[in-house]
Order: sequence, then structure tokens, then C-alpha cells
Amino acid sequence: MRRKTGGMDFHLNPEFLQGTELFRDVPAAALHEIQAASSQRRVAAGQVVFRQGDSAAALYVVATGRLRATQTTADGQQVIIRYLGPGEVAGYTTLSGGGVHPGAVIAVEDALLISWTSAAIKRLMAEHSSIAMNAVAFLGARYHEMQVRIRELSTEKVERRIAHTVLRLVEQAGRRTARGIEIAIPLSRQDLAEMSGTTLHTVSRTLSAWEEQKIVSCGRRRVVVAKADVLTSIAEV
Amino acid sequence: MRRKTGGMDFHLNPEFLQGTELFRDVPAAALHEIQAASSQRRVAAGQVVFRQGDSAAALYVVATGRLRATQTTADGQQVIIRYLGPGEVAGYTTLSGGGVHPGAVIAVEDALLISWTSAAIKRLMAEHSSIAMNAVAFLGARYHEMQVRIRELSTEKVERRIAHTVLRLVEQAGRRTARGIEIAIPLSRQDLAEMSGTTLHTVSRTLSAWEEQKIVSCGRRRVVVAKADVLTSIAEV
DNA sequence: CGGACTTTTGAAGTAATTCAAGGGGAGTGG
DNA sequence: CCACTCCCCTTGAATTACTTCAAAAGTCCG
Repeated sequence: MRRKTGGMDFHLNPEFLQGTELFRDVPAAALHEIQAASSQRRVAAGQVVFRQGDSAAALYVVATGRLRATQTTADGQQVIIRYLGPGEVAGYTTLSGGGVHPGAVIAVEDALLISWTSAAIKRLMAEHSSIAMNAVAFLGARYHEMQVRIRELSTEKVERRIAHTVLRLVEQAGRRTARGIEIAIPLSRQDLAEMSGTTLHTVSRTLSAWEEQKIVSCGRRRVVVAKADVLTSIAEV
Repeated sequence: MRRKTGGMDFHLNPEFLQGTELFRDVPAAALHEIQAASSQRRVAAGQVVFRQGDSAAALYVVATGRLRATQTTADGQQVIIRYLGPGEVAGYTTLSGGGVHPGAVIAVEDALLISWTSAAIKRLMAEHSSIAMNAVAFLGARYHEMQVRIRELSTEKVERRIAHTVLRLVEQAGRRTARGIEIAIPLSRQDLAEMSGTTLHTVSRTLSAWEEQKIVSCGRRRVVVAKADVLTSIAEV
């Protein structure tokens, strides 16, 4: 399911690349070279992009669809590190050493990925410093995100953590609807639990309580935030 | 307490730079330039290097001594993100945007820091791609560290988390002594709590239990690990 | 319409926090 | 050198927030 860019499937236009976190503000002259070195890969919802422990052979940029990055313990417990949407990078390890992926990435929707080999992306970074600068910027941002989550996990009680998680998802994948802001990712209670550091039971109870107060309305794998301000006050108090 | 490199205080030799995470494998020709752009700053134990929210004006590399990076909540609760030792970077935000420091850094021992202005380090990165590559590598590594900690905080019970924390500190600042491996950082119960996501009380009780079993021996702000293997088995089970 | 997955909710159990009080070491100043 | 004070550490007891266990009800899909 991997093919060299040859037109046909998805036209990788320069505007798209310039909108990604890795290639923004790259000189126009470089875009062609970047494009020439790229491949494309389609993944269906539920399909694995790479597994934890796989050697980091390729770097991906999401063109369409959405991915999920996870970390799994030896005994099978999983946490969700992050969702990745259009323009975002999956497989950052490929940028640096010849290591292995420290976590897994799977598609939660059908997705189209643009990929580069480790050697190609390293060469591009070395030749075009703005790519390397972008990599530094987005890795710094993700490092910061994780710091914030660690602080939350360390100091906040579950309800606040769940509120923060939901608000982050609203930020990342919110879509206005008549009933409020819908999170445009299919999201089970278990998923929310793995993002908030709790159990699906506690998430279910918390959402039920919020639904009672009309703060959210939810269904099977679906959450719609009706009163984001109330949720914010739960998160911030 | 800031001065231009003029010899005298600390001779910033190329070997030192080549041993740091940011400047390793940089071509010898660049080292002089890097050095010329640097300043030095001494900080006494307990002194603040920069505060959370300060604008990111300088990047630091630790020459000697040890720093602590923290994140603080609006209501004053603190977590320790990391300790920084010789060769490590403090103030990574300076590498990317013109933002503010997302956390504070203070010295836990008297320390000597080498610093660069934001403009200088960005110019150096743009000119010498290997510096940018190193930045990508160490930020990737720190991002990974944080992911692991999130997984620990989300899935493990306190005793295991404290064990992991202590083992990490042994790795980072362990020093062989007659009684076992001593953690060469003054470390209160509160500090360990802020690294493990628990309270000083629980840390105290846990260490007391371990001391009972001769796994560790500890004093005021001091921890010596006698049986690292037992601690590992507590962490891994 | 069956079957798999997801969600809900009650009840019991418990790990860890919170509350509370006291002890001990290190440094300071008389 | 001793007393005083400031931290830091310890330990018990009470409380609680959350998990675990258990069962049932929904919901989607073929």
C-alpha cells in the first residue's frame, strides 16, 4: 500500500506542504525537492501505521484523516499520547537517531499519509535549515504539552483531568453544531480514560453527571460540549 | 552576574562543547564561532535561572553544577520535570519561537552556565545544521522521557512510581559509595513526591518501608540505594 | 435478529490523601 | 558551646476519591 508520488491518487501541492508543521515557511525552491522525495501511503481506519519498537524507517505527515499515538506497557496497559491531524508529523524518532519508535501509531479514520525515508528527511533537514527549525519548534511544543499533562496528572483530581482532556480535544478537533461543539473523533469512554489517566467507569460516571447538568451531551463514541465555559471553570478551579 | 567570555573565570574549551548534547559532533571550525558568541553566568545554589513566564531570551548549557526544571500551577502546586546536569540544555524554548519559558529553572547546586542569546543560537543553528540536528535529537529524547512518565503516572501505583523515580535519579546522578549508590543531589521527600506525583507523606512511608528491608538507606535530603536490583523488581513487576 | 462492543450504574474494597502531632538535625546566634 | 529555631522527616488515625468487581442495558452491524 505504498507508492511513489506519481500524481494520480493525491496531488501533493506546495500549498499543502507549506501548511504543515514541518514544512511551513520553507523556501519555495525546496518544495519541489521535498515533494520529489516523498511517497504516499493510505491507511484504513483501525490500521497500524507503525508499532511500538519498530525501527524508525519513515517519517509521516498526515495529509487527511486522523491518527492516534499510544504508549503501551509490558503488561498491555495503554495510554493515548496524542491524536494527530492533517499537517502533523507522525514518527518523529525518524528525524533523529537510527532508533525505534517509542510508541505505536494507528489510524482512527481512513487517512492519507505523506512519507519520507529516514535518509531523505535527514538530508532535507541538513540542506534546508528551516525544516530543521520547524522540527525543533514542533518537538519543543510537544515536549511542553507533555509537561503540562504531567503536571495535571500529578496534581489534579480526575474530574478536572477529564475536563482538561475534553477541552483539549475540543481545541484540536472541535466542530460547531446546533447542539454545541462536537468532538470530531470517534471517542469511547475507554479512550477518554486512557487520555486522562483513569478508568472507563470513572469517565462514564463523570460524563453522566455532566450530562445531567447539560454541560455535555454524549452518545456511543461521541461527545458534544454544550457549555464549554462551565467545563473550563471545572478545569481551572 | 553575566559576563562576556574573556578567559579568566572558566576556560570554555572545545572538548567541553563537543561533549554537550547540543554541540556534539559539530565541525571543529564552528566551535570557535560558538564560543565567541557565548557568555557565562554563575548561579548559586537556590538561585533562579529563569522563571515560568519569563520571555525566552537566552539558552543555557550547564557547564558545572546541577539545575532543576519545574512546572507550577496557578495555585502554586509544583512538579519537577527534570534535573539538568553538565552538558545539558536549559531553556529549550529559546531555540524555537520568541515565546516565554513554560517552566522555571533553579540551581540546586552552585552552577556555571554557558549562555547564548536567542538570535545567536538561532543563527548558529541555521548555519551549522549539525547543531539543529542535535537539538532535534535531544528534544525528541525529552519528549520520549515525558511520554514514559505519563504512562507511569497513568497506569502505575505509587510505590512503583517512586521506585522508577529513584532509579532514574540513580541513572542520572548516582555515585558509588561503600553503602551503595548514592544519589548525588540533595533530595527532600517533597522533591521525590513532586517527581512521582504523590505526597511527601507517602514518599516518607515508602522509603521507611524500603529502609526496613535494607533496600535503601536515607537521611535528610539524601538517598542511598543499597539493592538496586530489588528496586528494579519493584518497578517492573 | 443475533452477537459483539460500548456504556451505565450499584456496591464493595482499598490505596493513597489529608489531618494532626511530634521528633530530630543542622545551622545560627548568644 | 549550648540553646534556639527552622526545616525536614516520621507516624498514626481518619477520610475519601477512585478503582475494582459485577451485572445489566443499550447500540450498532452484518
